[in-house]
Amino acid sequence: MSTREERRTAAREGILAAAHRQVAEGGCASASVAAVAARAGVAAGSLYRHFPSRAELLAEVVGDALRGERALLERAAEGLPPRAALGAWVRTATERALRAPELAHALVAEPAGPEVDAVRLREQHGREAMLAALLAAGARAGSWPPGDAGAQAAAISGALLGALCGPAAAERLGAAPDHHAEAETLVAFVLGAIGAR
Amino acid sequence: MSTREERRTAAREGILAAAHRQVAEGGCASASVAAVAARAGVAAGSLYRHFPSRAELLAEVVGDALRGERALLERAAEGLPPRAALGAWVRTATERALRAPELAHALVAEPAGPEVDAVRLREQHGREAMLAALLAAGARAGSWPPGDAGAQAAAISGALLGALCGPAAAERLGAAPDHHAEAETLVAFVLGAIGAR
DNA sequence: TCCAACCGTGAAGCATGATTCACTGTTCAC
DNA sequence: GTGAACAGTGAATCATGCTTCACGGTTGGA
Repeated sequence: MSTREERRTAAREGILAAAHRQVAEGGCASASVAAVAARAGVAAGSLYRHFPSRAELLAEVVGDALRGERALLERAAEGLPPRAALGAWVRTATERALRAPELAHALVAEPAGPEVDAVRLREQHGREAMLAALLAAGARAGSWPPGDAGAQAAAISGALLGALCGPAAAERLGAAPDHHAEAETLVAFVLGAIGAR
Repeated sequence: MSTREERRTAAREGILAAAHRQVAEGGCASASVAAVAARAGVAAGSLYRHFPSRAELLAEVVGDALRGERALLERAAEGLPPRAALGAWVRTATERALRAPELAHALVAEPAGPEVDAVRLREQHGREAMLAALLAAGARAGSWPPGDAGAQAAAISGALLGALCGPAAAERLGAAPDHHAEAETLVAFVLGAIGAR
């Protein structure tokens, strides 16, 4: 038998999971209170026992997912020499985004209110800082010429966002279902852009 | 005295101009029928004498603006040798976007319904084709190594979109109000990415 | 001058979707 | 065993914003 606290937590997690699935399939816009509640198998009103508003629920979903992605990227680059680390970083990010394009778009680009925006901004800073550290380390090691790591990180981050999560990403994916080739193209693009030859 | 036809056209243009201003300042989302009508100095219902729906009005506003931007880019690169042409293209796109970030975001990224999406897709193809032609010409002239011009154009276009129109663009603009430096950074980034040294 | 078409109006209608709330059944500390 | 707190319900309420429409003033050809 579970305690009241455990059941409460389980219900909350169930709603979070349902909201995550809904966002992954149809974007933030599709994650109406009614849709999420139906998916979680509860009534609309019940959401408000666990979250103060739809906006807070969405922000928690997006934040959890972005933190997960960041951890994945950290693990992918961990322990590798600079060039390989940067390659792994770009490759992982690309393949993750191509594998779940709707989710990628929902997580970083789709407008979803100020609460979600705040979470995104924080995570984006985290991602860019990770990338800037990677770039600085490579420059110190002589893997590529030194440069403004912060600006480069912003440009690379922007490039990946644009290429993977922009409005045309879904279309490009349909036309070129070869995720691996797309990833290698972007790796080469990024290495070229920072002068690694 | 103006004819009935002239007055009708003038009213239509007035509404289009008002909608454009509203989108430029507050994005597509802010361009409600009521807001646009108020700006144009007419009643809400009057919009429907000139446009079948809000979606069609928005699509026309976005289409006109994107066509204008494309013409500007064409003129900026016209007649220059490949490297300078590519530089001018990127520089112009960057400075235009930084000068009006809200408008840039609204024109290419902000969700605004299927009618607007269709217009965007058409224009985006036009932009990428222009860029691909530029890249192919430069490769033929030996300004940089040959490559898949289409894929490179998509990556560059994506990079600019991400760097300039993404969710963080407004913030970056605030932090670094030096449009010129930002533009040169992106020009160098792009030239490096295609291997022009 | 006259009238039929036209244009503009803005309040009402309608659709969508978030949020609230009175009510019910369940649980747990005593 | 009992009752107070709790969790769930779903219909009603509220907010927003697009679209329609019946009305009245204006225009321009006959």
